[in-house]
Amino acid sequence: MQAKEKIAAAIKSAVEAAMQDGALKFSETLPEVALEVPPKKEFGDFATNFAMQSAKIFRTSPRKIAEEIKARITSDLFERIDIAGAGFMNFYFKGDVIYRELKEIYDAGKNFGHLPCKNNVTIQIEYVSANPTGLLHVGHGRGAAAGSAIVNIMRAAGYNVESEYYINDAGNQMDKLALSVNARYLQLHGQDIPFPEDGYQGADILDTTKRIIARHGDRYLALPDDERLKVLGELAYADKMLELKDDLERFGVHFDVWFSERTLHPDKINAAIEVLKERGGIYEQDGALWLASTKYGDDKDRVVVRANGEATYLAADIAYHKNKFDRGFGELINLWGADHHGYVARVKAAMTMLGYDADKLKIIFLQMVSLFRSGEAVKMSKRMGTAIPLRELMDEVGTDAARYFFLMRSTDSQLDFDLDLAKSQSADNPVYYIQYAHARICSIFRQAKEAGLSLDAEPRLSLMNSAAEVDLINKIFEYPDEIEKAATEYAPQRIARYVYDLASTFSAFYRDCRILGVEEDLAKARLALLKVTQHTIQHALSLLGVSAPERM
RNA sequence: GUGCUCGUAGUCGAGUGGAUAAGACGUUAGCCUCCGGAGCUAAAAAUCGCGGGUUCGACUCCCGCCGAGCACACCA
Repeated sequence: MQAKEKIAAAIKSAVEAAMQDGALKFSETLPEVALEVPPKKEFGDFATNFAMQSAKIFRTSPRKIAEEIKARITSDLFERIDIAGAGFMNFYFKGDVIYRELKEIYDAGKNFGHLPCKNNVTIQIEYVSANPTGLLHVGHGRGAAAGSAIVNIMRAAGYNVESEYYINDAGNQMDKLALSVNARYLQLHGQDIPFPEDGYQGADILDTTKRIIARHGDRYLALPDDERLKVLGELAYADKMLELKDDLERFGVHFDVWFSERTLHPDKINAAIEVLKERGGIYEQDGALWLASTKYGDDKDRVVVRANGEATYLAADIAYHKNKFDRGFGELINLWGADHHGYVARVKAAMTMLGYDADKLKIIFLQMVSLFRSGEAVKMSKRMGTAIPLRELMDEVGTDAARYFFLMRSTDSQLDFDLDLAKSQSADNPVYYIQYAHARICSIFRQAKEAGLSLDAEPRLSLMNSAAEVDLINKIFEYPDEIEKAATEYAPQRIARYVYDLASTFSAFYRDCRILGVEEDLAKARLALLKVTQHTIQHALSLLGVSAPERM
């Protein structure tokens, strides 16, 4: 809604006028003019607490400031401006303003929801980044849903965003994968050898091995152990990556960049350690190289190169984040499982020591997901014997419900995922409720078409003045602001809640306001509002990666 | 033990220092000759974990306590 910017501009010029007159004197930077939709309709269409916020700076009472501003506002948008409470300014639009705004949205068509470009900097978001040693589980699913939704939302809000998956394809876990597949490979060929103690037990490893045998048969049996391990390890890695990309594809998640940890070994890691050494961030003790991360807020110093000469995972991660900073992003966002929170201090300390602005690195934590079926916690996959794979969840409740349920709660609260509710086709299930509202709108358009009623380029929108109509119009107006907030707060749950509220507001409109069978001008005006509502639901659901079916 | 995150009606939960603390489930009372009832309307229900502090104003910020989850490797 453009009205918000217009009001803010009107207030700012009034403040400037007041300062030129000497009515208000400032000594510091003024606060931003924050406009909000008031909690009650009696408080106007928009309100600001600017007078209260700036009271200290002007050394004047909030109500006095509000009076001075009000006297100097020259905009023709308002029927009246009230000063209320401790110094709120409440703005009431002239009668036709909401219809002018609605017309702008109607004319924008499917572009409504695309906010203007913010700037030229690119923000990088790295998420999921699960090891390619097993199936994605539901915890990864939450990260995948949140990350992709945040990318979509930030793009809609006008940011340049690049998404990235960091593949941990070096290190112990890859050796474990090779050992596990090697053992299965030999076992499937009839050899009675023990499975590695800390190997990957999951059924998916057996599947991977079977796929390898289907393609390559027994040709690796004769190889010496170390060579067979190497070959099978690479084949297993490739197989796991395909599996992982399949799941993500099915879940509606796309990455711009796939970054391999291997490309950091050993040159980029050594280079990063060299720079840290030069800057005095590294010391040697007990034969290992330590990062002096306690200098910058970590609890203890951390090993980056072990006594045996191998770099630690942290060393690779430092080189990786150095690389990300060097690529020139304006901001780096990482989505991590909450179990990694202890890791932030050491990475940020390393970035500070390398001379980067660690505040540009933002970590969003995803709290744990618990699945519930019939009120009981579901901990293990029967088939896998491990955490529940994302693909089993998609099989059971579908992609739309899985994504919506992951996104409807704030990322930093633990999520209890009710499988029965996600599957239920009733109004209790929010995703069905929203999709149902959309399908119903589509149905009305189909019937309107049969009745010979079509959209008008210049509908008489001001005919819509009942409470249900005005409520729906105002709900639509909130959308750009919700996108903006969801983007700056990395909060996809705002969009999930908004689109639910929109569907609910539409349902009330639907009950009170018929389209078919009313006078033609009114029918066309309502049809226009319905079109805007339909676009908004579609747009909001697309940000969440949830489909908007035309029939259900 | 230390650190991080979280404590909001019976339950789940929204709430970037502002006006009477959203919404949903459940409960209670209503609404189907009606564009998809997979729906709608109303009512009851909260000392915002406890105690201090900062502020004109605190669910929101700070300190202490209590409770829950997670993490505390020369693993990744």
